[in-house]
Amino acid sequence: MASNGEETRGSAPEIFLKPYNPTEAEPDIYALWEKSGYFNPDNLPKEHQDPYTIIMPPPNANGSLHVGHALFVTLQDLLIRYKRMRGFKTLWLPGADHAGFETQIVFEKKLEKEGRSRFKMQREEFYKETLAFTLENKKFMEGQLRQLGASCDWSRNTFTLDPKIISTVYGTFKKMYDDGLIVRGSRPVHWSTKYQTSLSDLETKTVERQDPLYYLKYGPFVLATVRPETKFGDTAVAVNPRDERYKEWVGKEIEFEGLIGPVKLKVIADEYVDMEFGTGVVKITPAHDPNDFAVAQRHDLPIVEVIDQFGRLNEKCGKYAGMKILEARAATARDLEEKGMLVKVDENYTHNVLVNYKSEHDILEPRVLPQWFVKIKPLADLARKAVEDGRITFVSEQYRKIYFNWLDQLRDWNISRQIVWGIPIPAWFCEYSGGLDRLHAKCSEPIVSTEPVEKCPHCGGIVSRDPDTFDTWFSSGQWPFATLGYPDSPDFKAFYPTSVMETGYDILFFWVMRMIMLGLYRTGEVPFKDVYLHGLVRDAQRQKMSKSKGNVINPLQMTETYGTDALRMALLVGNTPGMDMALSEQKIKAYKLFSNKLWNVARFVLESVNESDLDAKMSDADTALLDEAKALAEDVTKDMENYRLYIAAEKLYHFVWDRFASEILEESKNIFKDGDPIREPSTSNGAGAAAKLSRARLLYEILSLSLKLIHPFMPFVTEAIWQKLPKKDTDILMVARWPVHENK
RNA sequence: GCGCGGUUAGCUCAGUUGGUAGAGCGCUCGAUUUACAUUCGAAGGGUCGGGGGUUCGAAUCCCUCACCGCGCACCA
Repeated sequence: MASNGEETRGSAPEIFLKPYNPTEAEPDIYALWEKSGYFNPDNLPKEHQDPYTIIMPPPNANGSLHVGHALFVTLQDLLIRYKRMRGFKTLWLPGADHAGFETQIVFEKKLEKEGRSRFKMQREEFYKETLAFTLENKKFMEGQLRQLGASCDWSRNTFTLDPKIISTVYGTFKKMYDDGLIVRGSRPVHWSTKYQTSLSDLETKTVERQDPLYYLKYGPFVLATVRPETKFGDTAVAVNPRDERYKEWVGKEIEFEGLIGPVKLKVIADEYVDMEFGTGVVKITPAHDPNDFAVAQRHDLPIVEVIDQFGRLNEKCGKYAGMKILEARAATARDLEEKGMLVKVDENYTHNVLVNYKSEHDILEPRVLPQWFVKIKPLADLARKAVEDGRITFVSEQYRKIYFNWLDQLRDWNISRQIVWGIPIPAWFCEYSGGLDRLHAKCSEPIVSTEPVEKCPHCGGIVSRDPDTFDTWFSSGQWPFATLGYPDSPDFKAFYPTSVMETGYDILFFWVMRMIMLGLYRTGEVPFKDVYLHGLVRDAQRQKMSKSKGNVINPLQMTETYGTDALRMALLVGNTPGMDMALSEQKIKAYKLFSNKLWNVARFVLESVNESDLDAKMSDADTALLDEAKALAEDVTKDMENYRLYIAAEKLYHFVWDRFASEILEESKNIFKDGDPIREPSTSNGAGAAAKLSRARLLYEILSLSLKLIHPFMPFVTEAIWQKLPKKDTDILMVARWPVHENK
């Protein structure tokens, strides 16, 4: 200890004797916040008037949180904490998604491992088990969200299967049906023979495959096809109307001996046929090809189904009945060759096939089935307009264009799923719709109702409920207004439209676009004003993370090793909106050093400062330094307002480390060391003592300012330090006032 | 085929309204045992993908080409 009075300086709290240990500190800090009640906007001090709302994209409750979840938690928590400190009435509404089809796949895999199958289970039994599985995951996940520091309002936590959500979804479905926006119709859908359900256009992926292209003799023609096994479902042969080679045949019928008997097919002309491809002749199989279906509609052709729901040829296929698709393909090809009807085979033909987006091995079979479809055009028009006129803004401009481009190409949306795990569709069918329609024409109409239907309203006959469930995205597309209790809840009035939708660009079409369409349709208002889309988190070499590559970064493990703050900073710095980012453990480690730096800065400052110093008069030089810090605050505020979050994070990092710690603090050591007694300014060279007091105050002011600015980025360590400050404007840093006040 | 990005230091990326090229990590050299399970200082490293244009001035705006990536749609 120095002998000149220095021993009286400072009183660093005991905790500062140890290095900062995030793992130890974080749970207590989170408990402190949660206990304060300030996650709930209703508990915030009265001056928090203007609403600021983020609806959390509900994570799928079918697994653990991955680094993508950590990213959205970090970004949204950052925005919420910032706005909360700026005095907004902030609501961040958390939730969990039952995630229909995706969860069912996960759960079915689990059953498979146990040697069980959903097809051997009762519907209710399967539902009950899936629900238990989901709720368990949900609980686990909520703990993980807390671990990441999410300052969301748990009192408003919502599950996608909550009664209030289902009721809203039913209301929307009914309204859409009454408005003619929902139709029941037999149209081509993508059928998964593996999972026994149809999927929407979006839930598909194309993969390139190499398959033989068979050139078959069809009477006078030769035509090319990849699928000879579907020939039993042919209802025409088509050529291009401008094709001189086949002109004479158009409108006529061809007859020839097929594999299972005589075949008679009409020859039609349609622009769909590409003269350059193959021989310029196409067989039309409306039941098993969406393009052929469209042709059939134009030419009024019959639709003959020859493949069943399990991917087997049906009774119309003679001796091939019961064979699986590939089996039948080989068999028909062989038999055609034997009969001299196979002209040649192009073995190296590559084309794209549609597969299940969750499982590449699940090739989707086009089938024509009665399903519920959403007429997309009127909704797409609403959605387009809202972005065109600026009611909705994309933070990264490029997505605006992608969004428009996509809206232009939209097709009607199949929302029926033949799975158990989901919200049942509130529709009933009259059992007599088939037989007695002469008496009751209206009986053939579906009955859509938000309440259970006991009997047919037209004939009083027996009704059966549609066994299908909704596409999850149909209900999650209503999430913003459904969670806020549209239309009567005070929450809806207080917090809708929400401020920003922050989510991954990979679900722009699945989710964001549907929320815009359905939100506008149901409430007449946009569901959110800004759309902030983040990219994928990749590994240090920009590879996609995957279990098989072994390059997955587990966010929860990272928070345990380096602290949540370190993970958060690593996810923020250098992360441009809309772009993929690279993340490495090393980067996280680097920000662990930063939280340590901040801790030690605080330690030094608190050891150098007495509470009584904090009213000291500051010298001009020190005032200038404080002004510099204030200028930084202004700068960072601008960045925050413009969603330049990555820049704000970096600026704070540099200020604290390079300017505050490396320069101002180092320089202060000299000031404090000049031998002038600090506590007795009158006895000695008063100027030196005054300089010390001024400097002490300065350090404290900059520390306090820095903590406020950094808090939204690194909430835990800043709060931990704040709790040790001798003098502060609020007990809890989370609700301290942001140091820049001017009106935006 | 239609659409959208990207190309800047060894690696990963910033670069706001056009004004002398930046960060992190890594590498090299030196200092220090401290508020810092270290830290501090210094150095090196880039014809900003190629070409053309606008401008007093272009990584930035325009045109064009090349390569990489993504989305959508596809010919049986």
